[in-house]
Amino acid sequence: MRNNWRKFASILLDSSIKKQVLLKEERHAYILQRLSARQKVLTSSLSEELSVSEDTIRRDLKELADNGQLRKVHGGALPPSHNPYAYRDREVYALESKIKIAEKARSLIQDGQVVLMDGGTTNLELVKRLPQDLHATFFTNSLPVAVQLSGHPHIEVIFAGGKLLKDAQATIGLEVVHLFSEIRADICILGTRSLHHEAGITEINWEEAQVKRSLVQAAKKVVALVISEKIDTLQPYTVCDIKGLHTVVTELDTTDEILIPYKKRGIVLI
Amino acid sequence: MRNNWRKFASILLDSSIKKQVLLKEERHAYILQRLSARQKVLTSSLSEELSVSEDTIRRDLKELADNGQLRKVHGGALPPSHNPYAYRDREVYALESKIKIAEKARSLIQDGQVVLMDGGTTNLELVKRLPQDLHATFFTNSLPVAVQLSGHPHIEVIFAGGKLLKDAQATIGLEVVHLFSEIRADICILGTRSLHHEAGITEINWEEAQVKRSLVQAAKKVVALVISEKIDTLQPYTVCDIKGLHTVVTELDTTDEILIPYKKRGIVLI
DNA sequence: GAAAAACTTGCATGTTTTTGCGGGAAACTA
DNA sequence: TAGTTTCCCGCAAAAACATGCAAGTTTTTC
Repeated sequence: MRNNWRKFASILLDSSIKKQVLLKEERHAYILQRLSARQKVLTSSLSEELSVSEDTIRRDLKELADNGQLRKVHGGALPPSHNPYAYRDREVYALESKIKIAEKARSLIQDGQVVLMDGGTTNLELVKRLPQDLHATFFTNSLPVAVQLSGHPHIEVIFAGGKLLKDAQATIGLEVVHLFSEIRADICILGTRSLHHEAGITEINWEEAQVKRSLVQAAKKVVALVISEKIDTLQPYTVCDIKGLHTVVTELDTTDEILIPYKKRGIVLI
Repeated sequence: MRNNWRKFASILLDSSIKKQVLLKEERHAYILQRLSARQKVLTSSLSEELSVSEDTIRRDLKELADNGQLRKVHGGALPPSHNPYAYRDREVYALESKIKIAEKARSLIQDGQVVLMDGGTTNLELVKRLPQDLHATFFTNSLPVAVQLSGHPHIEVIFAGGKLLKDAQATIGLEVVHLFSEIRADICILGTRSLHHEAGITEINWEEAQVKRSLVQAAKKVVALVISEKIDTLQPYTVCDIKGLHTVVTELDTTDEILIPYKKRGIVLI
């Protein structure tokens, strides 16, 4: 008899490990996230990833399409044609590399941290991929980053106000610099236009450089996300000295030749 | 009999908890805690964990949902509408009316003006329809409004920084209020949730009300965009006294009966 | 302190939603 | 054009749901 109890209790215990039952809404969220990250989804892959039949996926896609959240095509789905956010509509240059970088950089952000983040498509890809259960506080001056973060349940977002630089969809100016001068963050993640093994991070726009400099100064740890083709290029205005740089994330293997000078300077490569 | 096993098993499991029967309130607390920890709860799991029937769990979930503390879905429940796409993909309620209002309100904004604008779908519709050759300066605390405006060639945008209220996709807090306290604008355009011919504009969220109040105080002229069904409704927090209101834009004909009290008070109707 | 009222819970009932599958239509590919 | 893949439609089983009701519990009231 006692054995039976044990058995029953163990069944109950097992239930805490529960097989992964996804609610319909969760599947929908997953699909949308996947779509936003990869720009396309396949019925077949989704069926495997979510362990449901293709018919179910089709029904999901249909529902989402009816809702205007994606565009259904033969074999899968694409982002909605009329996207209210112009920034996203633009084809992202070197998206594959940026996705790779974003995936690598995910692990840098941990629970409870205060994170500074500027704009740029690489950062946006990273933000799209932050785990749903991450608890953190983000400071940013980028509109698209803020929009994306506003969808996360446990991330507090502080937006740095100021004059809006339209091309970058980010704020600049004294107000922004002032805000960052008042905080002390754990980590600062920079979408980087130019990285050089002697000059560090440089920028082409003086005002943006100004703002990024204030971000750098407010953080204990500075991380540069940069695609390889921008390594060892130079721009007029310095954002962050090479000595102030803590980590560099690229899409390359960390043993790649071009990264050697950085390794020599003690910079963490990912 | 089967039930007895269950009870017993649950005692084994919850050896730390003395009572085998949880009060309703306790169950509710447990459910909410579980939800916040895992981002989802399943009716079936909860039934096991709490050793009550699924019917009871359903009733609990329904109650919590009615209370706005979670979102009930088939199979369980999810956190209250935190999905990133809620704001932009949600079918805009009463869109037809809002478009009508936006079309009417276009003429209020003129070249060279400094305009204050808060969030809301009506304002967003207006912003979408601003003439391409308009030159103006906009102050806003709404993310979607700023994004939309950033696509406009001749409008300068100043974004009010602060803590981001995710549901509204707008910033709130002292910083925002402070910014608006320092400027003097020509016109302030409010997306309005409630308008009353005696109380004026009122809001349901205290922090949002606070921000809107600062907008009102910074402008020479206050315009309310409001769909007719929100006329003569009331919310707890006052944004703008009826005397401080200059213009009201609705989708109705200006001779409509419901607007008479406003006309009598000398408010401009459009 | 006892009767009445209100509340809570589990179960039986019938209904709705979700899901996978078969088969034929449609769309792609070569 | 032929052949494969993907889609769509209807069906059926399983799961989840709403509802009414009865039994038990708690609270109120006098």
